[in-house]
Amino acid sequence: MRKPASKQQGNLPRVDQVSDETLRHFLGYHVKRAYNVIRSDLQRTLEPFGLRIITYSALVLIVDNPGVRQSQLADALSIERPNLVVIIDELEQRELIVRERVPTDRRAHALKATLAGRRLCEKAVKADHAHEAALLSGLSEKDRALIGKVMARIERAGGEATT
Amino acid sequence: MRKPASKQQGNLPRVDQVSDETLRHFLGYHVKRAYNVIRSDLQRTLEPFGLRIITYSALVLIVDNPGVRQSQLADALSIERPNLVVIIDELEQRELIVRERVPTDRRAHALKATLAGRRLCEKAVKADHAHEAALLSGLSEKDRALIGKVMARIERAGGEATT
DNA sequence: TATTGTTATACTCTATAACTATA
DNA sequence: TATAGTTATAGAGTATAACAATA
Repeated sequence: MRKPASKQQGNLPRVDQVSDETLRHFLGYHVKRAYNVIRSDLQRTLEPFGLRIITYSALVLIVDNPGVRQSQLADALSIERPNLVVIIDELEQRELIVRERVPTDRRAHALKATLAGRRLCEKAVKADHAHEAALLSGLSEKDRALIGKVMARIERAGGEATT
Repeated sequence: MRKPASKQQGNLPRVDQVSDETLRHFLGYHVKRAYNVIRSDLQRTLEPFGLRIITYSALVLIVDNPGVRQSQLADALSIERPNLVVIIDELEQRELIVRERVPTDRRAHALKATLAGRRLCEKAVKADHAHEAALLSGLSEKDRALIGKVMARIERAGGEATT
């Protein structure tokens, strides 16, 4: 599939294939590319459920933590509180979750999944699992275990400004 | 550092610590978090050089591929051609690269790094390398070598829409 | 007619300041 | 005064359409 080699011309040789030689030596390069693949695959996987990655993640956390407040959820998702509002709006309008007033602190909203929300969540989690299994199908058990270990290691080693 | 346990109240138990139990089972969750750490660390690393990750990546590719055209570079960086223009503008204004006319195809620009560009690139690559070494300091040589292989495997296993 | 670089534009994500209602 | 949720807004990053010059 390579193009035919071009003639050299003065000091402006034509580039037929861009080499990423230097960048390929960096882990960040590969992790970014791998994450892009995982992300776009997951987006496709969640599309039939009408979920984006961020709404999916929020829904999972609400299902697992009934009564969680928005500020706690924003922290857990590593997003700013203002940006969570529209995500919660979206889930609430689809009647997957409800905002309940907390009697002991009327400033706060306690988030809870509806039955429909829990059902959709369960299906989406299963689809997510299947999609990941497909991505990892070529890897040995040992290699799969290694990924988790390395990712956790990088996370701990990193600085604070994570976002 | 845990908050004191709260009293249960009806069907609205207060959540003291948000559990990411379900999400933690997914590779995507960890890869995303690891990539966020790598990215923000790299941003800090490149800041003293006045480079962003995207301008850094572009500069490295131009240094490694003298004479590369903008459309090729956009492909290699997985960005759209219009978005590359401002990046090239930035590097050119700082006199790290030049746009040269290609005599055989007067539509195209051949990109070449200046001496200053090559020197800055070399320093930035060294800093990048040091920053990664720090992130991976807790890992064995064997594990480090494996990780590139595993990431590449995920990349190949994924669908097409990568961006 | 097709392609290179460019402009304009729009849409998503993310980040910050400031408001309201409560505490 | 401080905090939870909200609004408005601004900045990145990313995507598409359309144009001029050239092939």
